[in-house]
Amino acid sequence: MANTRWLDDGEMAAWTSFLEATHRVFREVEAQLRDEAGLSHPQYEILIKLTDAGPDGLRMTELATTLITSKSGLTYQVGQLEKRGLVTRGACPTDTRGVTARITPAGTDALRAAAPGHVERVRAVLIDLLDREQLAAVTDAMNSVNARLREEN
Amino acid sequence: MANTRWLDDGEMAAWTSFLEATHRVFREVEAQLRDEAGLSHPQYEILIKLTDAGPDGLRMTELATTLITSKSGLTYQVGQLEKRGLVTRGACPTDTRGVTARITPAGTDALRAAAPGHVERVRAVLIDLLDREQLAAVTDAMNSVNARLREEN
DNA sequence: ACAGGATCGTTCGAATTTGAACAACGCCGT
DNA sequence: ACGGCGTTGTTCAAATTCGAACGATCCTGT
Repeated sequence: MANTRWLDDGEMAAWTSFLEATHRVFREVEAQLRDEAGLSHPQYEILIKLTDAGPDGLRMTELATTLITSKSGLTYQVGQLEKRGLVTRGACPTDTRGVTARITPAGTDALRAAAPGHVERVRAVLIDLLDREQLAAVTDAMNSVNARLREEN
Repeated sequence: MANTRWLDDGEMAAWTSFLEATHRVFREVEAQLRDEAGLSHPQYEILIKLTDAGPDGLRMTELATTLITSKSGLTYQVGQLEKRGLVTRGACPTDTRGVTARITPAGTDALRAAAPGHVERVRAVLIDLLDREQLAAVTDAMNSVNARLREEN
């Protein structure tokens, strides 16, 4: 085992500030969605992805992959959304094993109702706190991370 | 209700890249800690904060505040760590209601054992994926967010 | 055609998380 | 001294999370 390359001050500052910010941001965003829209953040993300996917919907595994969540967790949350009539589950045309999730009109309505408050909070806890340069720098850095981590899998 | 200020393309890119990156990063970090150190990320963070706090320890509320977690969640996790002998709970000298958490020698050992693998993974999923400028930019942006959100509370 | 291995989505049990409610205590002005 | 109010930490029920195991299905090479 090679010697550990400990984090220097700058690297540690990056990690700790990232940690604190993510905790704060998600805590706020999740509270807003729960209190004002009755949705959890995972549920909101599912509805967004299914909206983007259009009428063909998405397979469970595709959803789990793009949302970067566990398959079992996704099964649970899609089940919750289906109970409320916001999502439907259907057979996949090309694979007997497959399950295709689609958003329903009620799901679209729920998302439309939730979106303004959500966006407002996202602005309040992140977007509006950064100027254009900072925003671009964050996007650039996060894209670098995502590009690299997507490969690893 | 004023018109919603929707996110433009750049703002949306910032939010979605941030979302994806945080999911990926924490998923990796949590998996590493669980698999290689038998600690959850919240537990690791508690041990770090208690180490930094020194022999006087920290009050539960201070811990919850700096970790940006719920009080009940903290009670649970400190309980888990106490069961394993990594942390002790003691009365607070200046407040009868208070509970002071302190790290034990065993806790220090556990942290020392977990740290190398943790740091390595943090490098692999974030720090080493960014150059100096990106790292500085992330730190700057996250600090802006944290400074503002700390006030709100 | 078919065996072997990979993939799909769900189920299961255990662990964790949250806010609300709660009892106990500190603090303040009068 | 004392009443009112905020704070402290825990408990509770309910919801959520995860990985592992599972049966079912797909796919590949032969």
